[in-house]
Parts: sequence; C-alpha cells; structure tokens
Amino acid sequence: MLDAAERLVQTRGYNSFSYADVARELKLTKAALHYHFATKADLGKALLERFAARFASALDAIDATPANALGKLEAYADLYLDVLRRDQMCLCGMLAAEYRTLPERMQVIVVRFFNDNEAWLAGVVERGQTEGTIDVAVSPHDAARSIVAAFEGAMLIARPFGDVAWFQATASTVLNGLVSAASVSARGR
Amino acid sequence: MLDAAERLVQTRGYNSFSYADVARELKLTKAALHYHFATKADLGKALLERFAARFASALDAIDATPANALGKLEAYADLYLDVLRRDQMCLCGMLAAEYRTLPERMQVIVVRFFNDNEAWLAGVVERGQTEGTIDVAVSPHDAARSIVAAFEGAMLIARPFGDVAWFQATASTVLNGLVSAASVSARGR
DNA sequence: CTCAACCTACCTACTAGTAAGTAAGAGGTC
DNA sequence: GACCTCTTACTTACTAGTAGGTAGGTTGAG
Repeated sequence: MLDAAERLVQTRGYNSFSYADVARELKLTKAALHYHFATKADLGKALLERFAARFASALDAIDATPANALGKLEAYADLYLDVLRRDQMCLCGMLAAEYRTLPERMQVIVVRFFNDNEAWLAGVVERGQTEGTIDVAVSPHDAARSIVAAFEGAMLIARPFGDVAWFQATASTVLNGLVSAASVSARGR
Repeated sequence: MLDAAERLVQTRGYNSFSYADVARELKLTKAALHYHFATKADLGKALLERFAARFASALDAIDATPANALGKLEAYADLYLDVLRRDQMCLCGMLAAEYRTLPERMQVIVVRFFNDNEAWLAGVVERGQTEGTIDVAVSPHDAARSIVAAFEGAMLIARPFGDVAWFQATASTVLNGLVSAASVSARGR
C-alpha cells in the first residue's frame, strides 16, 4: 500500500491522488485502506517517514563507500537519477511544491528532510576540501544549499521535458563547478 | 479573476484550487467565473499565457538595461525573489511539479517556458563570456540549465523554510560561481 | 432592444471518511 | 477434538462535502 501510494504521490502529487486510486491499484476497497491508515494525513506521514528513513540509509551507504568526496556527490546525484528514471519526482520535492496545502505534521518532516540533506552535503563538501578534491569559494554550507537546490530544480524541470539527460547534464555541470583544479587531471570514477 | 487564480495556483497549486475558491475571493458565484472561462483548463491556459508573456517582457526589460551580463543575471534572480517574497512559487515551477496531471495544452506552455528561459540565459552567459565578466568552464547552454535548475529548486525549498534569505544565499552562490576572476575586483551593484 | 455580466438552482462525479458486518484464523480452555 | 473468544483484514453500503460544469433567468448600461 505504501509502495502504491508513494508512486502515486511522486508522479501526481499528494493532492492529486486519492484513496480510490490506491484501492484500484491494489484491487481493494477504500475502506480497507482506511483500516490501515485512518486518514490521508496518516498515510502521508507514514509515506514521508519511510522515505526519509530510506534516504538516510542511502546516505549512510554512500558514507560507507571508499569513494572520495566528489564520488560521493556523484553517488548522491544517482539517488535522484534513479527516481527520475521512473518518471517520478523526489517525494519531498513534490511535497515542497504542495507545502501550503499539507497537514502540519507532514510539513515538519519535509523541512527536516531538506535540513538533513543540507547537513549531509555540507559534511561531504567539507571533507572534500580538506581532502583536496573539492575547491569552492563559498562555505560548505552554501555549497550544500546550491547542490540541493540545483538537483531538486533539475529534477523538477527534467520531468516535463521527459529527458533524463537534462538532469544528468545539469547535475554534472554543478558538480564540475566544485572540482578543484588540482584534482581535475586525477579524476577517476 | 486572473490575478486571484494566479495567486491561488502559485501558493496552492493547480489541482488544489477550485472555482469556488476564486469565487469566494471575488465575491462572485462559480457560474460567473464559468462565463469568463468555460473550463478550468481554459483558465489555466490563460493564466500560463499571461504569465509567460509578462515574464518575456520582464526579460526584455532586463535586456534593455545597461547592466553587464552578471548584472542581468542578478536582475533575473530578482524576478524570482519578487515572487518568493509573496510566499509564492514560480507558476511554471509549480505546474512542473503537477505536470503529469495537467491538461495537454497547459503542458506544452510549461515546457516552452523553460526552453525560453534556458535560451535567454544562454544568450546572457554567452555575452558575458565575450564581455569578460563571466567565466565558466561549460557551454553557455549548460550554464543556463544549471541556473534555471538552481533558481527553481532554491525557490521550491526556500518556501517551506519560509526563508527568503535561503533563496538569496543560494542564488548568489550560483552566480558567484560564474564570475570570472578578472571581474571580481571590478564588481559593482 | 441588446447584450455583457452576472445569479439561482441545479447536476453528476468524486472526495475523505464511517458504520456495521464478515470470513478466516489464532489461542486458549474444558 | 470441540467449543469459545478475540483479532486481522477485509467487505458493502453509506455519509457530508466539494469538484467542475450547466441551463435558464435577471439586471443594468449603452
């Protein structure tokens, strides 16, 4: 049920899917769904919590990787890419657009998601600077913000274009902007 | 009526506003609105066309300005900023999120909007390069894409944070990344 | 008299959500 | 092993409210 609902939200949006849609997909009745999640807000919250947890463990998995900072940012971009390939929007990106119409308990999770992303990215950028693979004039914090913004925006725009390459090109443009001159010749991946 | 509907779409989304909402704001009946725009898709299309035309003339106004390329990009960022200050999302950014649920005739306008933006930005970046104020490793085309993506994404994320400064910081981080070393000392504005 | 700009009153379809009932099974007890 | 109770996971049938949309009548200014 969470899978079906998530897919619907990530393609259509929270306000544009209904219990009836989910019920149709699962060949159940709406009432059966209300048994599991009493209200739509409950379902939405569960969806968000699962998504955030899964995303967090994906970030942990990247952290556990031996890749350098730049490689980790590329792996981060791949997270977005996987979603986009299914013609879906990042769950939190979608909900950010609908933010003003969301139940409060969902709003706080969306904000926390972006905060956590920012913090993780800032950490990676910082390590990249000490490591020497990343060279950027601004603070890791600011760099992190521009990465999330660019990735979310690229995803938002690539989808109407129906063009995954649009995202890929933009993501690598952004990441290349962070590469230190020293590491350009040595870039692996 | 277009003003009221536009405000509603830019804060709540196309699927989360109704004729009843607009009617309430204007103190009219739904039927009166249907007189002016027979269907919601008609209204949406009119909204988009007006928005695109207004945006295009805003770009023309920037072109007519004596500012250098970088100054024009900053003026472009201010366009976004003005919308965000009213706690609204870029109309096309909002509709990009809802893209899959939009009537076809609206979809094509959204895509065209992003294409036009990209083309305009690429032109500015290119002139900036010959002018010497902008120095970026990638093509003007790619730079343009990353600017739209970053701005739309920054807007999307800044809104849940309720923090206009979030956008401002991210926008200037992105634009500073384009500044040529030669022009850094000479920067005005 | 005309006609643009409304209004009243309505329709159908769908929304989230609920009340009441049920088939299938688990667990315990005599 | 048969009976009883309780739970899980549903169903059918419904509610009140809202969605977009329409038919036909009213009003007021040119």
